[in-house]
Amino acid sequence: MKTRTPRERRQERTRHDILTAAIDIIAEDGADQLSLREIARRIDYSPAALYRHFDSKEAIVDAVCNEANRRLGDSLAVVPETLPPVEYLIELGMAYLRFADENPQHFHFIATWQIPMPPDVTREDIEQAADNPDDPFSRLYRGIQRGIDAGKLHVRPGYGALEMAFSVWALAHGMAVLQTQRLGRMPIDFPAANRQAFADFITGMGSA
Amino acid sequence: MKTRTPRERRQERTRHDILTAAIDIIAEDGADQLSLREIARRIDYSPAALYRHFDSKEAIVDAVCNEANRRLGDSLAVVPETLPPVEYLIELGMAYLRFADENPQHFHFIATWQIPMPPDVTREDIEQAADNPDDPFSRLYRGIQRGIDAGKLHVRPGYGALEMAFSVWALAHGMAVLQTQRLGRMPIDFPAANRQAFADFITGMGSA
DNA sequence: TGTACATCAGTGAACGCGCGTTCACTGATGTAC
DNA sequence: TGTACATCAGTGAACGCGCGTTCACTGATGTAC
Repeated sequence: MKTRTPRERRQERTRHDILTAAIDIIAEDGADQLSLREIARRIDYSPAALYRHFDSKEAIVDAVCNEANRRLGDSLAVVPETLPPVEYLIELGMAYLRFADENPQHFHFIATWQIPMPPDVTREDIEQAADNPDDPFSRLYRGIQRGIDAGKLHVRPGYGALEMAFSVWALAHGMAVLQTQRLGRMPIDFPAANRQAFADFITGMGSA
Repeated sequence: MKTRTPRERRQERTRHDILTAAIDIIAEDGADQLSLREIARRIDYSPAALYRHFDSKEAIVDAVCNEANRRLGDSLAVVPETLPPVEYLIELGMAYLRFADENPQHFHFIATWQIPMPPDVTREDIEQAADNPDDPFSRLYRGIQRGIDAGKLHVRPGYGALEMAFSVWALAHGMAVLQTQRLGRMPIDFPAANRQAFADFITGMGSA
């Protein structure tokens, strides 16, 4: 195993600074304010310097997307997979909302640029990819499967695990969007109401 | 009642052309491509001409938001309020999805700029505003109220009509976002699956 | 260890671009008599 | 109805701006002998 040279360590640190600055900009000013020049200003480099680390603005955006996805994965990882399936799904949804609440602009970035879901795939691809322990969607998909296996969610013709996973994601995502826009501006206790809604939804999927 | 002069009619027509062009741009190229200059190009005017009709780009964006909201209202209006409450709510959700499906970029514009919901209000404001027959959110709110009155939706502590309305809107909105991004790229029959999800959700709200 | 050379992260100036907005103007449409 | 004047929708050129990207460069860090 090769130990990193000082040059490589510096390179890594700068790369990290660039992404951190990008994420800060998104968090503070919104995703549409993200520009190479603003990143350069924040880390006190010339704009051209960024091209030593990334090929283009697009490459930076991609890297930030991956980072955001990783953070979302971390937020979801705190929910123990040992919970009974119904509780697990509710807590998973709440963890998604907490992520959106604590990283609102960051969530907005994910929501705007790339919903963390499989892109363009077949049913088999998804089932195989569901093994990936950290991928956010896979986590949900496995939770749904456990619920079906435990007899808590009823599969019906044309409405199986994949459809259920999309529906639950839709509910969580919609809640996150509304909550992010309205939190504190509406006379609603969002966490409590959203928890109830998740419970109603998952109950409904079991009793049809 | 004064009849419009030719000048006024021309003024109106140009105003209409500007908004139509703006909506076309959003529909074809996305909300972030909307610019005064592109509008001017489409209607074959000079950019400066737009200032005879709107004070600023912001004023045009506002006008487009209103227009988009009006269109959404029209899409929801096709669902007869005479339907039984549960069916009504399901059909209202499906109408929202149809709107998003048929006007994807337009929906994206609404979703990006301004979710069609009361902004910053008290519970009383909303209940009073719920009389407005055409407002999208009011329509949903009245549907929920009917469901409660008919005993089909169970009010629980901290989870009343307003919370239910937000939850249903969240589900519909999340579905619309996911569907818009994934339609035709995932092995899912979205309309059927979404209808089932609405049914499960509303059933769940009634049986807790 | 000391010296000569190679690497390459970061610089600073410049490019062309599309943007929103302003300004003095023109010329067809509308009005007063 | 005809003429003289007023209105004002639309023009075209220009403004300053921030953007992504390119380029020849410099100078500290790293390497070979």
